[in-house]
Amino acid sequence: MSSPSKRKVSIKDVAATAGVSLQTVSRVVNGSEEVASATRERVQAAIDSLGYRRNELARNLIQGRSRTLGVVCAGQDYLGGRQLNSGITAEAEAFGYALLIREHQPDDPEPDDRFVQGLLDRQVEGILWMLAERHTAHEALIRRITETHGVPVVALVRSESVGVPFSAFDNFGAGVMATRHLIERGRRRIVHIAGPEHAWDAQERLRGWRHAMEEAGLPADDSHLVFGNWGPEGGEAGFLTLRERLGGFDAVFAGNDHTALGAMSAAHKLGLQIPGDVAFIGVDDVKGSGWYVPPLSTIRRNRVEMGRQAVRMLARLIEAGRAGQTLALPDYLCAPELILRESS
Amino acid sequence: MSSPSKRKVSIKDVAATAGVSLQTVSRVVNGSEEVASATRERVQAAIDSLGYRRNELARNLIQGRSRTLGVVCAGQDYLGGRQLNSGITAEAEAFGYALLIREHQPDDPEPDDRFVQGLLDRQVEGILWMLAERHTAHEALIRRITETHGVPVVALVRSESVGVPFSAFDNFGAGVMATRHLIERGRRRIVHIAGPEHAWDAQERLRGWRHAMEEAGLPADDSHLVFGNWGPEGGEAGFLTLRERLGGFDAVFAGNDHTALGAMSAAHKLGLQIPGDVAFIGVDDVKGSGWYVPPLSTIRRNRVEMGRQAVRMLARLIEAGRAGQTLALPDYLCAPELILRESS
DNA sequence: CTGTTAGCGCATTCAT
DNA sequence: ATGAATGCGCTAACAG
Repeated sequence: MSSPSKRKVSIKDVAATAGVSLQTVSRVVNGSEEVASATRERVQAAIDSLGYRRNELARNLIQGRSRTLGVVCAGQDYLGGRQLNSGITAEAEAFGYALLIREHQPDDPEPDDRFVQGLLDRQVEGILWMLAERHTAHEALIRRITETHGVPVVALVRSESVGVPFSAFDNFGAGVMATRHLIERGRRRIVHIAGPEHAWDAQERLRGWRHAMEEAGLPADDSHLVFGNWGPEGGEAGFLTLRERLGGFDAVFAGNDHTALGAMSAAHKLGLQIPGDVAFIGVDDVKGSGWYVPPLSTIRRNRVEMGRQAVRMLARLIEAGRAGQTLALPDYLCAPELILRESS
Repeated sequence: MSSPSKRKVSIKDVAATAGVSLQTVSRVVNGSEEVASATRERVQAAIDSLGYRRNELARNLIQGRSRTLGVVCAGQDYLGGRQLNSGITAEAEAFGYALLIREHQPDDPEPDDRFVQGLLDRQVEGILWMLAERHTAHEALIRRITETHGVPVVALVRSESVGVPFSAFDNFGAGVMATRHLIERGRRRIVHIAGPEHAWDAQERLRGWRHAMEEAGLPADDSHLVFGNWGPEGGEAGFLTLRERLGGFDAVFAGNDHTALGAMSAAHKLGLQIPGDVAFIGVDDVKGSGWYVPPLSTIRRNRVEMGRQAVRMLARLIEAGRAGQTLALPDYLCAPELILRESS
């Protein structure tokens, strides 16, 4: 093995071996034009031979900016929860921002100030908020982050009441789209197995279902509705509950694909034909949903684009903040896309 | 709205309002015992009223440590790829480390020095390597990170040749376990639809299959094997290829659950009974696999524990490096767990 | 074009 | 038990 911990080479070392001042090295490193090409080459040679790399920490400190974004996300198994979508990482990369992650585990206490303190202490310039719970504690926390600490926040969940701009999926539109699709297919008794009651996106999809049903003059009262947990268990239980409650129905709009999967499983066990007796549609276009039995119709969202937009918005807010301005940013609403398969 | 960007309060402000020196404030903040309780309270009062929080960036700079770990992971849709598992975040949190993420997108060029430079420039103290490709470029890069830059690396994929300790799933053991299970169930013609050929874990699972087959005196030549892509498409295509090639077989060991899903779909279309005509087993225990048709037997790995172990190992290596020692760390191999369901 | 002076916010000597 | 001086690695503002 070679020497384990060789001292880091600093700008000072480069300056010494190149025989110039620190400042000149700094200029070369930052690509300033105001340096003679002769010295530039000399400095560059020293940099290369010493293997110098500038210490971003020091640079961040003096410039008063960390070039870092905080990401607050759920640590659960929900798709779109724990998963960092590549749009965020790619766009952050492009803006020169690093990403600091803070996960909220399901069994953690509700997020309070201490929860984001670690991000704030590391001087993140902005925060991407990916938690979908409808909890007033969240709203208060977000407000404190933006107002007390002056750190901009962009939400990846639609939640007007929080008062920060968002880049989110049009969950309401998705609910409408899914339900209208079933109606167009001639279905009339369409039930909804929603996500958890306290989740923003679940509520929005539910609203969409109700809207589409009512505009078609079909029943969408609470008897046609049951809440699940985003998982197959909830879908299975919900399906059985609804059967017992209503006797029968001819279509299921499931809050997401996993819920639909569980519900379809229940239908199979009851000997029902899909889509003959009951049609199904989900939301997410989860990996594998095209190979369920039968392949599941679903609503897709462009996560990459949502992520990109969120980072762009945050970057603009940070920029404005540095300039001392307050910016009213338009939200970005990601359009749902219908994926037709055999289940409906 | 309140004032958008109030100047950050520093240790200096606290010292002024409390009427003490910077040093004393520093002591209070760091919980040193050597401070009179009277002054401590005065300082604490100033801290509270001003809302002071220490700037971790400055602290990191002077201490020469960033309290940050780099995470290099795949930006793909593979389960276990993009997903940061909560074991990592939880344990990092416990050690006081922040996580800096660097994703490798499938269409990115092979990782070179520039790929990890961003992490290194931000002075990460260690790197968690989650890329599973068997590429010599990776090995060379990892070696340069540890040797040239003196930054320890722990892999989350078993890959002895790289020469860094790992905390990984026992993919070989999983292959053996899955295959033996099928054999015990009386299956004899057991084919394997593997992951991509260049993936470490795919190769290990394949080896496990071959080992179990040969120890039972069953055929495990290349005609019983086909490579997939970790997705249902690969499973479907692989199943059809094997049918055409062999005529028939009575069990499929799929490289992962999604592959199994695609293969089961192909079997359904051919009118085969599962598990009557063909049994199936996968690996991953993906969300939903318990509701596939039929529910899929699979091998589970404890991701949380793997993550915890990896961070612990890295922390120890960092500690040793600071003390100038070289540490030979035992690897951690996560034991596979058989999940029995109806497909086998 | 280049060097000097200063300081980001904090912790680590050493004094007292 | 407290304070003063020093410096981490770098850049901003000014000189020359």
